[in-house]
Amino acid sequence: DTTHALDALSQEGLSEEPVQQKEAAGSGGGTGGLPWEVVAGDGKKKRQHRRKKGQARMSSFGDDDGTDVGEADDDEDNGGGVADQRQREHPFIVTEPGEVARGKKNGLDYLFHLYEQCRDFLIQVQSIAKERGEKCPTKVTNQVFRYAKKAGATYINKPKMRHYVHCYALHCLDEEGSDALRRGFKERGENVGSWRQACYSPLVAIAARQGWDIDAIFNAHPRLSVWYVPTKLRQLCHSQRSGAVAAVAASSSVPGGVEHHHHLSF
Amino acid sequence: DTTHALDALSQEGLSEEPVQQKEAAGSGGGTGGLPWEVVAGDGKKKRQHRRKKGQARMSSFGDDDGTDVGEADDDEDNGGGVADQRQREHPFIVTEPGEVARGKKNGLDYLFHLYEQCRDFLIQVQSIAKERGEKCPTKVTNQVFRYAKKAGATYINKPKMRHYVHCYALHCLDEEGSDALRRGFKERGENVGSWRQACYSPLVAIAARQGWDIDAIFNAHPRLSVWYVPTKLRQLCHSQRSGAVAAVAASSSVPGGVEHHHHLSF
DNA sequence: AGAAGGACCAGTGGTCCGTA
DNA sequence: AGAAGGACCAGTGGTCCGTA
Repeated sequence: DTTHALDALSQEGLSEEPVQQKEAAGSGGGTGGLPWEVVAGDGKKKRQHRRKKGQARMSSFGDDDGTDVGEADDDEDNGGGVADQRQREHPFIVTEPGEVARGKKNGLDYLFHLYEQCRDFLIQVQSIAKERGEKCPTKVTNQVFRYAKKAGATYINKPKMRHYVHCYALHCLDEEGSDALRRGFKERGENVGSWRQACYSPLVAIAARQGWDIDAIFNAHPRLSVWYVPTKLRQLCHSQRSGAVAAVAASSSVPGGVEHHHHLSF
Repeated sequence: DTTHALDALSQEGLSEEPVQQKEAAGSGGGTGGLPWEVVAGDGKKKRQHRRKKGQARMSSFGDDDGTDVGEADDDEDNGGGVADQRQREHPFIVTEPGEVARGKKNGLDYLFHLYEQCRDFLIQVQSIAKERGEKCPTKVTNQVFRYAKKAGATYINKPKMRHYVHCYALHCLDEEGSDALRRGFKERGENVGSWRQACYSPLVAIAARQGWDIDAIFNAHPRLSVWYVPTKLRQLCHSQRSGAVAAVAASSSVPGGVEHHHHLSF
């Protein structure tokens, strides 16, 4: 009756209840339900089931099978011609609070909703672990991402969630400030990347006010505590505290690092 | 100035202050200082520096160099004839509280002292991590074992520490019970393995009294909280709670497991 | 035989970089 | 160009099993 601890959650009532947090979130939305949940059945909601054919048709072996059919182009639900390649999520754009992204885009309320979904998946993983007497994760781990995928939330993945954690942190810790930032960046027509960069600075300011302990700040917040503090945010807090702003600011992991930094105006 | 997070603690004032918790512990000993610390300079203390020659002489390349010299046999401090093979620690025997093991043996006070040393090493690793703004471990991790080794505590290693964690847990949570168990097993001339096995049952009883949450029990205790709950202890608590004693009791990881079990008399 | 610990291994946190 | 995410990689937790 004791199984491998890490297969823990494999088939656990997943198949039939894919996402099910039908209205679990209930945070920022102006509408009663959240837009991407309301439209169930008419497209948007089933984004993750669209596929595109390609080289990966399993055992077809040979590109002469002329699977260049369709691409069925771009309408949201293409029922027939089931191809195999998973479609990527639409890119995010900067939206104001309550605004639904139009066209092939996703908005930031939807982004933040994904964080809440992940937390809900974690809670499920935890309760399964507890009832099995296995070790119980306190954070959104690989195991949770795997669980989410099996539960049908194929649009959730680790690199994406880690990429925007600090943006979600700002949303949690200072919703007003976060909202204002969104409006500003939308107005100026900035892209998601620069909005994302801009989220660091107000967080560092918050940390400064609270003794620089960014881990404590994350852990003190119930929705945020399930996320690992992003490396770069930790580094920014550290170098700010040390007063050594200029040198390392906004570099990732190694001085002179990778990501473009806009202003070090904090 | 930002280095790899995981090399975190490499050369950090290690070379010159090898172990330094000269009398940090101060728990059970009847004597003023702990025996293995008092004898500094006359043998016992330098156990970890004894070596035995063998195949591994680095670049000698070829066994014709006749390094069968000495073995210098068995006196504690062999100064000359530096050979390369590290000597193993003496095996543990069941000792009563305060009793020093005689001959080529180590006693249980010494075992428990190692757990306290590890915790001290963790605390050092944590303070280095904090001052560098890196993530800060809350448990005795690989990183801590590596640090301990570099600090000269070569007699500390992960498999050994993990093996006896639950014994240390009993010592922390019910010192009187632990002491009584030690006396009983010593009296009956039991070996360390059976004493170790016998430590599970009283722990499960403690867990039972406290709602079966073994993680909470570990975390509530300051010295114990830095140790991971051993898999088998977790499983025992779980199966006890489920009332399914007989089936899985004292098996490790997989039903019908590896370790011999003596009595399931809890 | 009983025991200490080097060394392995599956799954982790972290994120790069080939892809669309 | 900007962005999403498959897939890789170094170091982890866990402990087996060749060794003494």
